[in-house]
Amino acid sequence: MIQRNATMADVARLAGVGKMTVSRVLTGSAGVSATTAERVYRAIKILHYQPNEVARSLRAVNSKTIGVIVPYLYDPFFATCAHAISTVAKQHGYSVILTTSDENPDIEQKQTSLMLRRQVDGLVIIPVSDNDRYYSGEAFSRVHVVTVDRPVRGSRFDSVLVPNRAGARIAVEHLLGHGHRSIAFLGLSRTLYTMKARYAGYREAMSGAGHSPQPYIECGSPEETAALLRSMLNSPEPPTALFAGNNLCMRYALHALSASGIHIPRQIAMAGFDDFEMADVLQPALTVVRQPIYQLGEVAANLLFQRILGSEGPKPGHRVILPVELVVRCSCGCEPRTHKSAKEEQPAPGITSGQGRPPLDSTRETLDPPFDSGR
Amino acid sequence: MIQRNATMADVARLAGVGKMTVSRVLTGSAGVSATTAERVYRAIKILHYQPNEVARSLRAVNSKTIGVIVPYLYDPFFATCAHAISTVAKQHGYSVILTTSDENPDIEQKQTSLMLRRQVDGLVIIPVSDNDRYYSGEAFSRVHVVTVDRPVRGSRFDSVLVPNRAGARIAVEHLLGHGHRSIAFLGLSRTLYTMKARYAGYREAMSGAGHSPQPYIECGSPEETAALLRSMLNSPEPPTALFAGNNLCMRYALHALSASGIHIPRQIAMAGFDDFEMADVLQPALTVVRQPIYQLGEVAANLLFQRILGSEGPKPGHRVILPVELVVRCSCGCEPRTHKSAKEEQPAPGITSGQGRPPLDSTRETLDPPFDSGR
DNA sequence: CTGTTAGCGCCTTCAA
DNA sequence: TTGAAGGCGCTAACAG
Repeated sequence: MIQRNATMADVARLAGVGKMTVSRVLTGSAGVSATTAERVYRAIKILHYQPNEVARSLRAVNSKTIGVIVPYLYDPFFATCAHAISTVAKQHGYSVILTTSDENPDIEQKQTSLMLRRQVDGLVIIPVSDNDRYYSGEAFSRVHVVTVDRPVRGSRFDSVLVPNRAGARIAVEHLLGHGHRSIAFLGLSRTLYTMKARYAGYREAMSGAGHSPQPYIECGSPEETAALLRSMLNSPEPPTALFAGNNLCMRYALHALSASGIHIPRQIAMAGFDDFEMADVLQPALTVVRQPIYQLGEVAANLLFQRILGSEGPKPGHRVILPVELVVRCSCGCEPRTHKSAKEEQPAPGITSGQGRPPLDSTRETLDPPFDSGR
Repeated sequence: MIQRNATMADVARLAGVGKMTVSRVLTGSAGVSATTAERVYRAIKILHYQPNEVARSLRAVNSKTIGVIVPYLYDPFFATCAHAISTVAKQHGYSVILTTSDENPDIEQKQTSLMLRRQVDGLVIIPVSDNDRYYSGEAFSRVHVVTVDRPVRGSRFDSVLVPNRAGARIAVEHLLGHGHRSIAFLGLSRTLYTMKARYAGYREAMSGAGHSPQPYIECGSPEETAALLRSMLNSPEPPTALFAGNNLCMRYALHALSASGIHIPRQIAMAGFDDFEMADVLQPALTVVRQPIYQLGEVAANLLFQRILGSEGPKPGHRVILPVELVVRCSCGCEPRTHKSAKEEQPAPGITSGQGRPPLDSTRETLDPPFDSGR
C-alpha cells in the first residue's frame, strides 16, 4: 500500500525513450518502430504499468464516462433499464457512474450536479417530477441528456417513453369488454408522470364506454391499500374490476385480496401495467400491459451515444415511443391463451365499441395528460 | 455547446484574487477574509462555476469514487445489493462506477482493470468464479476490495456472505420433517459458489437423516428444467419434494410444475433459497430461506469505507456472515403461519431429528464446500 | 520515427 | 490573510 503506481515517465525512463513514445505506443497513434515499441512493451510489463484514466480525462475533451440516475435499483423495472444502459456503455468502452434518486428531487439535483462536475460526457436519467426548472439551467446546455420512462417538461432532452395512456386505455377497454362497468384505478403517488398518463388512459376508456371514471386510488403502503380496498368493496356499489397502475400497486392489491380471501377473477377481475417474471405463474396468471423494459434503456443509451459521438441524429428534444403490448392471461376473466400484440388486439368477446384504434407505437403522448393533475 | 466551462482561473480573475484564494474558499480551508470570500462567491455565481472533480482527483490521492461489479442488474438480488452500496457511497459523498460482469470472467477482469485505471478508491465485487488467479495479481495490492455473496479463494479481500450451507440444510431438514425422503436439489451452474455450498447443505441434511442425496440437477433454461422435471417425475421413484437453489431455479420449476398441472404441496412439496416479493402471494405461498439482501450490500460498503477512511478495522481477509432465516409458508406442506428466525427454528411437526443445531449467524462457512466440485 | 514544450484544472508548498 | 510557483499524469502541437 506504500509504493505508488508506475507512471508513463517511469516506463519511458526504463525503456530509454521519451514519454511521447510511450504514449504513442499505448494509443496506437502515429508510427513507432517495432523495436522501440518492443522495448516499451517490455518496460510496461516489468512495471505493471496501467495508464491513469483520470489524467487522460483531464487532458482530453471527454471522460468516456456517462452518468445514470434511476429512482431505485431494487425495482426491477429501473434495474433492467440500468442494465441495458450499462451494457451499451460497455460496448462503447465507456464507464457508467450510477446512482439512485429515491424519487427525491433534491437528491437528484445534487447527484446530477456531482456527475456534471465529474465531467460525464452524457446523462441518462429517469427523472423525478418537479425538477423541470433545474434542468433548464445553463449547466445542462453543454451535456447530452436522454430521459427514460418520463419526459422533462420544456427541456431539449431526448426521451424514450411508452404509450402509457393508450396502454392503460386498451387494458381497461379489455376489462370493459368482459362486461365490467365499475372499474377502479389503483396508483402510486399521483405526481408520477406515468401514473397521471395511465390514469388518463383509464378515464378515456371509461368515458368512451359511457361509464364514469372513479377517483384515483393512491396506494401508499400495503396496509393503506388493504384498508382502501376493504372499504371500497364494502361500499354500496363495489367495483367488479381493478386496474393497477404499476407492479407495486398490483402487489399491494394482490396481498390485500389474498388476505381477504377474495377470488380473482371470479369476485373481482384484475389487470395491470407492466409485466413481471412471476406474472404468469401466479394464480390466476395476470393480464398486463407489457413494456419493453430492456429496450427502453437500450434505445436511450444508443441515442445518447449517437449524440456524444457526434453523428447527426434527430433534432434535440426527440421523442421515441416504444410499443407496449397487452398480454392477456387469466386475471381479467379470460381463459388461458397466447400473447397478442396490442396492435393486433381484437375486442374481447362482448366488447361494445368496434371502431379502430391507432397503433400504439405511433402514438405521440402529449407531455401533459389532459386532465387536471390537482385532482 | 461551444463555450468552455469556467475554471478557477476565470473566477479568480473576475474576483480580482489569486487562484489559491478561490480554492480556499471552495474547500473551506484556512482563513479567508469575509469580504474577499464574498467577492469570490459572487464571481462563482456569475460564471456558474463548478469545480472540476477530474482535476481534483488527479491532484489528490483519492478519487472519491468506488467501483461496483455485479453479475447482472436485472436480477433483484444483485440490484438490491447494488442499491445498498450506492446508498452508503452517497452518504460518504462518493460516486459509484457500476458495471455488470454477466458472470463472465473476462468481462469482470476487463471492467475491474478499467476501474483501477480510473483510480477508484475501492471495489465492491460479486465475483465470478475462477478469477482467483487474476485477483492475486499485484494490481490489487493497492486497492481495498470487499466481495459480496461469494468469496475469492486465497485473496486478502474482505467478504460478506450468508451461511449458504447451513441455510440450505435447515430448509431441507424442514422438508425431511414433513416426512419426505426423496428430495431433489435444483441448481444453476454448479460452478457458482453459492450453488456448491447450498448443494453441500442439502447433502448434509439428506445424509444426516439417513437418506441418500440425489445428483445435482442443473436448470439451464425453462425448457431444460421442464424436461428434467418431467423425466424425473416419471421415474420409478419420483421425488416427493424439491429444493430450489435460488429464485431462478424456483421460477423455472414453478413454470414447469404449473404447466404440468402438478399441485404444490399435495403432489410435490417445495422450498427454495432466497425470498422474493411475490413469494407470499403465490399459490401456495413459498417456503424459503430468506437472505438479508440489502444488508449484504450495506455491510460490505461500510466495511469498504472503513478501510478507505483508514480507521483500523479488522485484519485483511475478514469474513462477515449475515444470518438467514427460514420463512415457513405453505409450499413445504405447512399450514400458513408466521415467520420464524432460523435460530429459533423448531422441528416441524413430525420431524425426526431432535438435536440442537448451531445458530446460523455464527456459522463460519469454509471456503471450499466439503465435496468434490467435479461431481 | 522520436523528443521537447506546454498546459488540462486543481491544490500543496512556500514565501510575502 | 493572500499569492506565485510547481506538478499530479497525460497528450496535442510542434520541432528535429
